[in-house]
This record gives sequence, structure tokens and C-alpha cells, in this order.
Amino acid sequence: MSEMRHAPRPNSYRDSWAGQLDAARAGTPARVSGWVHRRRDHGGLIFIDLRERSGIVQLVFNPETAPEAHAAAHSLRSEDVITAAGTVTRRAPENVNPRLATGEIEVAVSELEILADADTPPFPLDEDIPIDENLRLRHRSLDLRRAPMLQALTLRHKAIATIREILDERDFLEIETPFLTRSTPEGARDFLVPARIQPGSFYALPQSPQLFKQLLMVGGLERYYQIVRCFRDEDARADRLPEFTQLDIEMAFVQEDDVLETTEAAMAPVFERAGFEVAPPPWPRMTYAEAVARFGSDRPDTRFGLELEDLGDDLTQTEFKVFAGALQTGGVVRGINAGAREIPRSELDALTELAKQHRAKGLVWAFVQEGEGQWRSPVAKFLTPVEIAAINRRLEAAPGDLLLIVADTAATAAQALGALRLELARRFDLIPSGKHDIRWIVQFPMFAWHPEEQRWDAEHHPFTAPATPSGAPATAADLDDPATLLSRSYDLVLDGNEIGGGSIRNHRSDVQQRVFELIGIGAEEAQARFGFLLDAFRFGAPPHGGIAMGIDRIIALLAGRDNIREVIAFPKATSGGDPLTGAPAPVEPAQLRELGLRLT
RNA sequence: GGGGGCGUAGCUCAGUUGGUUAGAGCGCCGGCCUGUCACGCCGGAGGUCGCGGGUUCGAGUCCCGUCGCUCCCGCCA
Repeated sequence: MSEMRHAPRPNSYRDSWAGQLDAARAGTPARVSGWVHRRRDHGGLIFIDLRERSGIVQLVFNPETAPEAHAAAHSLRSEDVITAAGTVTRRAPENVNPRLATGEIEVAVSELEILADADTPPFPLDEDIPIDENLRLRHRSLDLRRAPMLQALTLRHKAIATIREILDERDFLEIETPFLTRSTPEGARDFLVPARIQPGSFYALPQSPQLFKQLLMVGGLERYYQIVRCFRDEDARADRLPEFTQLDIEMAFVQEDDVLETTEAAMAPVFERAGFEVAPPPWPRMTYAEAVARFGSDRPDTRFGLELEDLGDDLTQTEFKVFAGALQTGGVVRGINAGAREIPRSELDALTELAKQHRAKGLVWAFVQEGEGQWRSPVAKFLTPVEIAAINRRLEAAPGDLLLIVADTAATAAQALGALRLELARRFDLIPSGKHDIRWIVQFPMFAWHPEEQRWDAEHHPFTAPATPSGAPATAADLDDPATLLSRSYDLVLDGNEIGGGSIRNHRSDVQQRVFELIGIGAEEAQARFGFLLDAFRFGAPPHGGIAMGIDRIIALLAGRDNIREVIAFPKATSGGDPLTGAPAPVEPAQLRELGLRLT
């Protein structure tokens, strides 16, 4: 510590941050600046809690030793911006505030300068009560002064810095890709930007840099990453906004294990440094098929039980039409054992509504009774005691347990029971606090059947490399039965949240062509939409693959926030609008004319 | 596009079966106060009950519509 460091610099607003003020500096002069957090005006002594980024320090104004400063301090109000010069003073032992990092000292102020007056804030900054979010967003500069926002943005910065540090060590290049581009094939609606230089034509904002990062691989950059904004013109959710940030990675000459290992290496220290306890890598892998079968979701929350069981084998002869009908039409009957729960009828109705919201036709509930094959259930009379006993065994049910059963298509039953499972976990607090689970979900289906459109579509995106049903890389010759094909893709799931996903890509044009054929993209259309990528592949494309991590979601989880808006400095609202700037907003007719646009 | 929740003072909320002048805490303004740190004490101001319509002798409360926010389904990884 040099002399200079502790000497006040008269030409500066502060010589030190409050966080550096401690007992060691007692007796030295100090100049501090910041916002008035609280004032306690005793008529004689005036105490001001001064707040800046590093924390809070108490200022004392004494009318006897500094009458001028004391008089000026009388008019101080919340959020006034001040600079104060004085002496760092050790507090008497009975006056120490253990709840303050600087609580052993205070600054006895001799000079006060008010740098800016502040109107009374429209909401309190010093209390931890939920404030209407729209109001917070309208006054975001005030909201950002609140401790939770500072914490979240600091955490976000540190996480991104960690990622950059590790990927740099691993020889990755951070490379920017265009924002004004063509639509990428991610499947969401594009944000369009009218092109003045070509009236009637539009740029699209990238849904992800997917094609560009693949071009970088063909371009020989080998290891690329980018912390990049992406845009999707779809309705918002708690974990989803029209613009979001992802960590985008692509690597050449790699297979699944390489991408997964790199991701683990980059992300594990992020969790560790945030004090968020997950298992050390390598993280477990679960197939999509297992995740859906056991948890009814491709992003399973495995921190609690209530796993799905298939009841079809127990019901092959059943005369209960709901079950028999589902089984005869290729559907399933699946159930979960919710455990011994006291649930009134009204809440069972609410669970039924939840199942219906997830497209199930209904929900069968049953309370297991004493005695073999006995249920208290509206459907008990339709099932034989043998069938009930078999279901009880399958669900390992004991008297008093609540069983929830859905008969429907496999996908609907999984979705409904998966949602019920999560609801029960919330309702009965089944997730141990502080317990976290991270895992890979692998071997997704390559294609999904769209019944409305009567066609196959790529589950991930069409550049994902297909795999045979055993999970091995598929050749063009393997691509005959879309229903059984898997893809070489992977998602990273944290506590039931998808926080990242990616795949090994097609680098062979024969395989790529076959994929396009299967999803009904003709050669002409493929050339029109992604010709620039396909052309590039003709000149020697290395095998490559990558991943995209959802930064907003990850930070929200690390910070324990239930909404990604809490970890974004200037987020859009659920409506997609920005309460701060008023965007989106109408534009001048002249602007439209320049763009060759007309409003209808 | 659909469903749920919310909308009362600057903020967070209460407001009973429809009934007198719509309340509380915090904040704000004024006064008193020399060791507080959520300072304390005394006094005060502050309301288009989101908006529009309806039912009623009477609506914050009931009905219809509408707007905004939010959570979810659809959509989107």
C-alpha cells in the first residue's frame, strides 16, 4: 500500500471505494462519492448511508465540528448524488454495525458537495419487496441500483469472463457473425429488417449464427465461439424472450465426446465460481428415450422421483374403454405414484385441468385402499381387482397412495404426466433445496412427424447429422426410415431446464441431400435457402459440430431467479415490448417511403 | 390465437353478505431530537378503486366489454 493510494486526490470525486474503507484506514483522510441510500437526521448528528457499487459506508455530520457540512446535509434526500471529504474514523465498539462490511468505521465529513439532486424515487431501492415489474423496467436506471440487480449483472459478467478465459486457453477464436443476414433454418419466425437499398427485400436478424459458424469450420478456423445475441419473433415466456444471448461454439474434426467435454470444461468452473454445486464432469448422459419414458420430458428434472410407469402390460384384457381404446389405437396407458397425499376433490379437478391443458383427454385418479385390488376412484368399478392389483404392483403402491394415470398417445401421455409430476413436486415441495442435477440428454429422434401437415420435419435442424437406431453415425444408405432415425445431437439439462443444445453436423453432401429429401426440401429450395453453405461444402468440409448455451437461463438459475429478465440489464417485457424506450413504436411516413413500405 | 392470476395512495397491500367520510405499513412534507444504522416521537398532505358501459335506491365489491401486466398452452428448443 503506497502513500499515494491513501492520500485524497483533491481533483477527483473519490480517492477510494467504500469497499476499500476499513479499520486499517482509521485516522486517514478520505473523499467518497455516491448516492444517498438512507438518512437518519437526529437534529444534531446526521447519519447518511452512502451507496456506490462496492457497497455502503456511513457518513457522520457533526454540527459542532463541521457546521457548514451539517447544515448542507440537512437537505439531503434519497438518491441525491454527493461527494464528501472527511476523516475515516474507527467506530466505538458499541457503535459497530456487524451487518455492514464497512461497519467498523465511518467517515466524519468535513466538506459536502451535492453533485445532483434526485426526485423521490417511484419505488423503494433499499427494501426487498417485489415491485411491479413494468414500473421497474420503466425506471430501469433506478432499478439497476438495487442490490439484486447489481449482483445478477456481476454474476453474469463473471460467468462470461470465465467462459472466455477457458475457451481462450483451449485455443478458441471469438469471431463475430452478421446481424443483418438471411433467415437461418431454426424454425422460428424471423425478425425482418427492410432493406432501403433493395425495396421489397429484407434482412433477417439471426435466430442463431448456425450457418455462419459452420462456414467458419469450412473456412478452417477449427475452433470458434461467440457470446452472441440471437433473435426469434415468438411469444415470450419466463425463460424466453425475443432477443437472448447464447454462447455459441463450433469445432472441426470432432465427434460428440469432444463437444461435450469442451462444454463441460467451459461450464463447470462457471458453476463452481458461482458457488452452485453440481457434480464434477463428466456429466451423466441419458437418452431421449429414457428421459421421456421415465420423466415424461426431454428435459427431465431428476431431483425427485414420481417416475412414469407403463401400465399397458397389465391391461391387455381390460374392458375399461378409456384404457382399451388408447391401447388398441397404438397409444399407451401410463401412470405415476404421487405418494400418500391428502388432496381434496377440488385439487384433483385442478390436476385434471392441468392434464387437459397438456392435451390429455382426461386424468384417472385413484387412492389405493387397504386390501388387494381396492381403489377409491371414479373408475374403480370398470377395472377388475386383478388389474388394479397389477397396477398397484407396477407403481409400487401402498394404501393411501394417490395414483395418476393417463391413457393417450405416447407423446401426450408423457407430456401430461411430465407436467403433473412437476406440479406435484411444486405443491408438495419434493425438490430438496440446494440439490442440483446436470445431465446430457442424447440420441434425440432425427425427425418428428407433423400430423397436421402430414410430413416429417427435422427435430433439431436439418444440418444435424443423423444416427442409426443404435446411435452410430448414419450414412446416406441408412436414411430410409425416418421414424427410427436418431440424431447426433445433445442437450444439456440443469434441474429440468434446457440450458444448451447442439449436434454433430452433416459435412457430407450426400447425407445432407437425403435429409432434405426426407423433410421435403427439394434440391432447388435447398439451393435457394442454404446454397451458400452447400456450395461451401463442395470445396472440402471437415467433420464438425458444436453447441449453443443459453446464457440468460444459466445465469438466472445460478442467481436463483425465476425469470431471465432479472439477469438482463434492459429486457423486453412479456408482451415483447420495451417499457423503457417504448419500442416497438411507429415510424415517420418518410422513413417508410425510403424503405418502399406502405402500411395497410 | 386460447386459458388462469393480478390491477385500490408514490410503493407493498387490506377492504366482510353491495351500505355513512375507502384504510394500514413504508415513503413523502413540516416540527422536535447528538450515536443512529428499517433511528425515534408529534403533526400533515396524498385516491378518476386501470378504463368504458350495465344492474341497483346505492358498486372498490355484482355483470358485460376493454386495456395493461404476468404465468401457462399453442408457438418457440
